[in-house]
Formats: sequence, structure tokens, C-alpha cells
Amino acid sequence: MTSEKGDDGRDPAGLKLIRQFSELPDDVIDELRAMCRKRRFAADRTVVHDGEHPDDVGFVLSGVLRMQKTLSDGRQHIVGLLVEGDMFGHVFNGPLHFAIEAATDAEICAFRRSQFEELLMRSPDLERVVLLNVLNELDRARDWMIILSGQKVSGRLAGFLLVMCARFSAIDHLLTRRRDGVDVKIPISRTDLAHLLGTRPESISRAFHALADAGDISILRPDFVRIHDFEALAEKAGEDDPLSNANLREIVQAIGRET
Amino acid sequence: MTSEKGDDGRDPAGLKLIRQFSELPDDVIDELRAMCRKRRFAADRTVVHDGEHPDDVGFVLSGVLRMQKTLSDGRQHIVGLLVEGDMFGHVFNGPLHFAIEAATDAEICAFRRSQFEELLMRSPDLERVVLLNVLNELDRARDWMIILSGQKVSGRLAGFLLVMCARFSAIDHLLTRRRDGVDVKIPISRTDLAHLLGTRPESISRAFHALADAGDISILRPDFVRIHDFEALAEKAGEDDPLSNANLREIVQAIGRET
DNA sequence: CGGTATTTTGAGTATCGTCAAGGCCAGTGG
DNA sequence: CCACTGGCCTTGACGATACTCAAAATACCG
Repeated sequence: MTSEKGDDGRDPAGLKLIRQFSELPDDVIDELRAMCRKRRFAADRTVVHDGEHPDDVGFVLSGVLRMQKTLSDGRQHIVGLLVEGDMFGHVFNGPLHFAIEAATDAEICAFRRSQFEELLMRSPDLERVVLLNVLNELDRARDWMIILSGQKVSGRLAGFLLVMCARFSAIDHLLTRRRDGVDVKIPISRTDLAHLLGTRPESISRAFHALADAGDISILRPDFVRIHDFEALAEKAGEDDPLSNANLREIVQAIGRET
Repeated sequence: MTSEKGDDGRDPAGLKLIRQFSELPDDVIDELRAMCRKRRFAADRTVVHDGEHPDDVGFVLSGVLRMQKTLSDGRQHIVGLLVEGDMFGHVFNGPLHFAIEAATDAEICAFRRSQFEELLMRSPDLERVVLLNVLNELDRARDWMIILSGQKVSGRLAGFLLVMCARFSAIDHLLTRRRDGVDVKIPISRTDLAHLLGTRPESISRAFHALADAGDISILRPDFVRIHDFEALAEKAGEDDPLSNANLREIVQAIGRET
């Protein structure tokens, strides 16, 4: 469960760290290890350019990446975040119609697409891992859609915070539990958050403080908030059931016991 | 290209009609044919209930289905539309967290999930078809996200109309080309459209008439509009490049030649 | 032709986008 | 060590847009 960042010498690329890979047969892992290249990106560096046929398929080892699309008028919209264990780059021939940039300092392991696809053809296990990964991403995209269709900015922000807790609970340094709530590190700037939620930085700021005034959260630092009341957030977000997500349910129950 | 609806006697389920299946080996198609069941749904009937573990994987043969999520306050949000050739239902074990209903009268072919997955394990070709299908759906979900993050309702509506043209150009009865534009049949009600675009029916109505007043479209009937100016719609939608989509490019060029 | 559901229109209020100014923090250079 | 600078976040004021509630008009279906 705790990710052992220290390389043990036999897994320099950290492939074992990726949850889904651990199920694969050893020979497939060995092949992956042989063909992968570990790369680091500083914050705000571009990992994959917009519109180009990416030559790489990659997995995030650490840090946060953002998928973003630049519109004709120069505005940028973020269509999702990638964290530890997420896959990116189109597997079969499809041009990626958005760019991928590092939101924080990040490490990825990259595979040449041709090699990866060739291995994909030979290993049904790997193909199944990829399929599950894509299905997972599809679910997340739909979650974003639900959030985006909320009409008040504070509602969308509440939905964002819940998604952060639900999806990033396993990621170190983003989420820490306390007696009186959960501390969340927000890995992107206000401006990026505005792009993600389809609004402006000013509105994001007002929405944060509206949630704080309601007592649902506390703003410890601009990029660091403490969540007090998950039910209130869920209601503002219009979630069908705040406890539909297993991770969230666990977090909420843990708080409930201690208060 | 033109879909021949008449069964030829050897393909009662219409499997051949699904574009992606035509590439599969004959024996796989025969197996699919043997295990599939053709079902019809009247408009507004539920195909898959919310939250339940669906036993079926299905493909749309005709008509339009809507994927929708019921929120706690009773509001419904539509997460996407399914048309001819689209797949639905989770392939591997994942609860579908939204319901699927028929937006119009529709025909689907359904497979028992266990059987389908078993065949999936044996046929890499089929698995590849499924993977491509899911990747495609992921792209579409991201398209919706971009549209939803537009801040003016008329912009989101313009984006919706462009998606209709780009994605449904091959579907009979939804899109017909004319000398002075393209006629589009809108397969869902104003209320549903409002749920899809994250707003209210009144705003949808006003947005339609705003686009009509601008001369971009004509409202022939509430569910039937004629598009005159694709560039104007693309600009209002904030699309990066209106001609980035091959189908759209073709439609626009066809109009350009004839005017 | 009449009844019902859907769409449209109108008026008032709330929210948000925009522009502009001020505050906070980190890094830099004196 | 302190002042300065630049970036980001916040706050305020104003106009534009959209939501709400209500009523009228239209389309749909028998």
C-alpha cells in the first residue's frame, strides 16, 4: 500500500509501483521493463504536444499531469488530471487532440508506441490492463461531465474537492486525514482550476470563500484546504449519493468515528 | 456506407450493420450471432437501470439512447447519447453508475456479459474492437467536456449542433443536406437537451432563437433546425478549428461548392 | 375539434464575467 | 537584513447572462 520509492535495483523504472501491472506475468513485466524509459518533467513542461501523433505511451509514476486543449481564442481548457498509475497517449492510431503538461514536477515511464502495441498484440493480459485503464478513464471523464453541468461555481468546486478525495486518496502528499476533517493539497493553480471547471479565477476564489463561510471547509493556504463537512459538499455538488464511492465512504466513516 | 436495413436472411440480428464488426473473422461473427438477442425499446423505456450490475453488453442497431444520471434532488443529467454502432454496458466488472434509456424508438442487440467476456478472452480481434470502441467513447466524453465548459448557453448549444453534424452524419433521418445548409433532427426534447448542456429548458429556447436571430440557423420545428453558417457556430462554440473534424469538413465543403 | 404536453415569452432576481485595484508571498539584489 | 519586484490570489464594483416563477402560445394526439 505504501509506495516504496526506493529502487531495489531490479526495478529501476519503478514498474512494480503501478498497481495494475503487478497482476501481469513476469515475462511481460520483464519485456515492459526492457523497453521503458524513465523521464522527468519539471512543472509546466510539455509532455505531449497538442495535435501531434504521439510516439509514446506513458504511465505516470509520480506527480500530476494535466490534459489541456487550447481553443481558437487562446483560452485553455483542462479536460482532466493524471496522477500516479494513470496511462496516457493513444494506444492505437489516434491523434491526441489535446496536450499533456506537467502540473507539478513529475516522473513518467514511456514506451515507444510501436513496441508497446506489438507487445499488446502478443499479451492478452496486458491488453486487458489497458482496456480496464481506458474504461476507468471513461468513468472519470463522465464524472467531470456531471460536475461541469452543475450551474453554480461553488457546486462545481464542491464536486472537484470530492473527486480529489475519492480518486487521490492513495496518493501521498495530496491527502492527509486529521481528527477534524481531511486536508487536501490542490495540485493546480487557481487559473488552471478555473479552466478545469469552466469559469474564471475570480469566481473560483469567491467560491472557495463561500464554502469556507458556510463552514464546509477551511482555507489553510491558497493551495491547501481542510474539508469539514462532506455531506454539505455532496449536497452542493448535487451528487446522487455522497457515499457511492468506496474511498469517500471510508474517509467519511473514519471521521465519523473520531468525532 | 449506406446502411442496408433489409435482413438478408443470414444476418437476422443485423450484426453486419455494425461497422467495426465487419473486420472480424467469420467464426467470431458466427459466435456473436449465435449468442446475441435482438431487442426493441419504445421511446422513454429504460434499457439499463442505474447502479445495477448490468448483465448485458449491447450495441445500438437503430434509434438513439441517452445515458443519464439521476441526482439526489431529482434532477437528471444526461452524460451522452448513443447512436447506431455504439456500444454500451461495462465490459468487465464495473457497476454502471448511470441509467440508459431510449430517447427514440430503438433496436439493440444484446449479449450476456459472461458469454461476451468469455469470447473476448479468446478473440484478440474482438478485444481490439472493444478497446477502439471505448477509446472512441472517451474522446467523445472529452468533446462534451469542452462544450460544457463554454460559459454562454448559446455557445454550448452551437457546440452541440456541431457534434450532431460531425458524429451523426452517417445516421439516416437525423441529418439531410440541402442547397442552403443542413437540416438536423434533434432527437431529444428541450428538457433533455437542457439536462445535457447543464442548463434549463427556457435558456435552451432562448439560445435557439438567439442563434436564429443571428442568422446561423433556422428553426423549422422545435425539434428540426436548418444550419446555415457552420463557421459562426464554431466560433460561438469556441472550437479550436471548425474543420478539425473530417465529417464536418466534408459537409461544409459540400455546401461551399453549391452556394 | 378538444385536451394535454411541450415550447416559448416575459419580468424580476441571483449569479457570474469583466475590469481594476489591492494584498500576500517568494525570490532577488542591494 | 531589508527593500524591491513579479506572480498569484483576493476583493470590489458594474454590466451581462442565466435561473426562477408565471403565463401564454404552439404543437401533438386522439
